[in-house]
Amino acid sequence: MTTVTQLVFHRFSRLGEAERQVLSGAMTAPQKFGRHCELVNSGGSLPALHMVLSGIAGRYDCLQNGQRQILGYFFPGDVFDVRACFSQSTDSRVQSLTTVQMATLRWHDLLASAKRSPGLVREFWRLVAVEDATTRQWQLNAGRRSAIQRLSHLLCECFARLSAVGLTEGDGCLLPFSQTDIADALSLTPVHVNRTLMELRAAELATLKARRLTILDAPALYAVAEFEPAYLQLKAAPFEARSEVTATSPSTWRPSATPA
Amino acid sequence: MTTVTQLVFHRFSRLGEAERQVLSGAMTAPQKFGRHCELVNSGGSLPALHMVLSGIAGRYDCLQNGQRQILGYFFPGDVFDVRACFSQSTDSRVQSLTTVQMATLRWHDLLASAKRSPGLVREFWRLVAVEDATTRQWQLNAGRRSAIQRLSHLLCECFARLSAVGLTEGDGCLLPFSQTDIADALSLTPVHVNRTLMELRAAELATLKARRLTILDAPALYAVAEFEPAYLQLKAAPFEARSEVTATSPSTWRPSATPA
DNA sequence: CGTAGCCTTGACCGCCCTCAAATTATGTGG
DNA sequence: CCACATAATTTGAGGGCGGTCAAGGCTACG
Repeated sequence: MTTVTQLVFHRFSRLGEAERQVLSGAMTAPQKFGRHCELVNSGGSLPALHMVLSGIAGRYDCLQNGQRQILGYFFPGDVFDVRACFSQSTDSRVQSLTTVQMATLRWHDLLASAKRSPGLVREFWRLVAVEDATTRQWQLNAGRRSAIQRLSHLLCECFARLSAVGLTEGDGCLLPFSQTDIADALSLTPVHVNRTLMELRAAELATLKARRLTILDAPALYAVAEFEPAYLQLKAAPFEARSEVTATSPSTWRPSATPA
Repeated sequence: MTTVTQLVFHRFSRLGEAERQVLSGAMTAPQKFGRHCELVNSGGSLPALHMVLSGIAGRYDCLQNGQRQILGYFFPGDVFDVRACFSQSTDSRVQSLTTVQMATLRWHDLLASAKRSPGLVREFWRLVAVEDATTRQWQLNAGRRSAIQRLSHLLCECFARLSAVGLTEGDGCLLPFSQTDIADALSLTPVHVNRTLMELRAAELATLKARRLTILDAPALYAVAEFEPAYLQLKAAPFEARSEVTATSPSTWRPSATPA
């Protein structure tokens, strides 16, 4: 449970203590899922938000021949399906890519306190805006960039997002999904992702090995990717944020540390 | 001005007369734009929605080398920037692809009447959901489908969306953007779009010539594209909708008929 | 220790890109 | 209404990035 509090702190540091309490109060206890579980059963009952607490999830859709396209990742601290609470429509699915702990936010609890907590409402809208901006970056990425640029951009983004919730250590972080999960996000084949990872390694830009990402040359990697972290609306640049974050809270837990 | 009324009728046919009046009342007079104009000057003053009345616009973003990626089209009746009114962020731009007439919806007028017109609010959320679903389709399209599938899917979508606002005639419609505009939406080169159009023509699936799209074999085209129009939330399938629409309103105007 | 999934590597191929030029619309001023 | 300039479409030849297929090695987990 301290993990949840830490996440709320990291991701919702713009909020005051009172509003963070409202948020915590609306959250259910964490649920645990294995890999490749459907996280949002679309026959769902009440509208609800979902927050990833540990592990990585992905929104995805499939073609008729079974090919999967991952439309977005969700890291710890990410809230998804904000919009589904307004529009009811769920035409895409969310899957756990690793073991995942997830909490549900009772929509009606949040609505009830919306008047008293305008900052909370604003914060959720900000998260939606970030998700949309990220989607646009992914469209740009898959559409117009080469394999090495796509991969570089994705790794930059992953590192930056994880650093925002205190899950990086120095120039590295855990990134425990498979190369197939990367391929389906970048619209490449797993084979080519593998080759491109080697290329990044050879160029001494970054390594991804044994589920651990290490940024070897951030400026060069950013340049290759044309990565401009502004769309993520982080409070600090990834590398500064990292040191600040580790100072204020020891990283006593990590994604998918102890599955069910 | 009758054009605006017709659009409100077609696109907002789920609304009652009173709510359509509210919508009309919040709209400014149409503004006219030439081709390739920026439609949303991000230094904008008050938050506002925008509705395309005639012509076609596109949300886009560019790489550093100048390559353009079109992230979505906006046809007559489409409302965009709903979300910007909540989250303030405008990190993508919208451009007219043809001559365009556009009206602005005063956000504060809509907010003021939100309580009295819950159906209107619901309708806007539905439009947002459709836009999101369409974005996901485009991600699938660009990421995992071949050139001929992408193009087929895009043409199916364009035809369906135009039929929903009464801008198709039989199995054809005006589609007055350039092959470059298609290429930038599909993440292809204009040259290859051209070749793929010929391929569609040779297969007798569809033709796009002199700014006019003609669907020659809808079932076969749907099959190639794996097009499932459900995500557009139309009230009727494109070809049925077409006949109903032309019955209730003679198509006395078309996109970019008489520019400024 | 066995098995299944993931990663790695190689050889080959094809879809789409690139570059270039010809041809055809589109639009503008005389 | 025509001459001209500009943009868009069309066509060709050639090349490369990433896909496909296949096999072998590694790791995790029971």
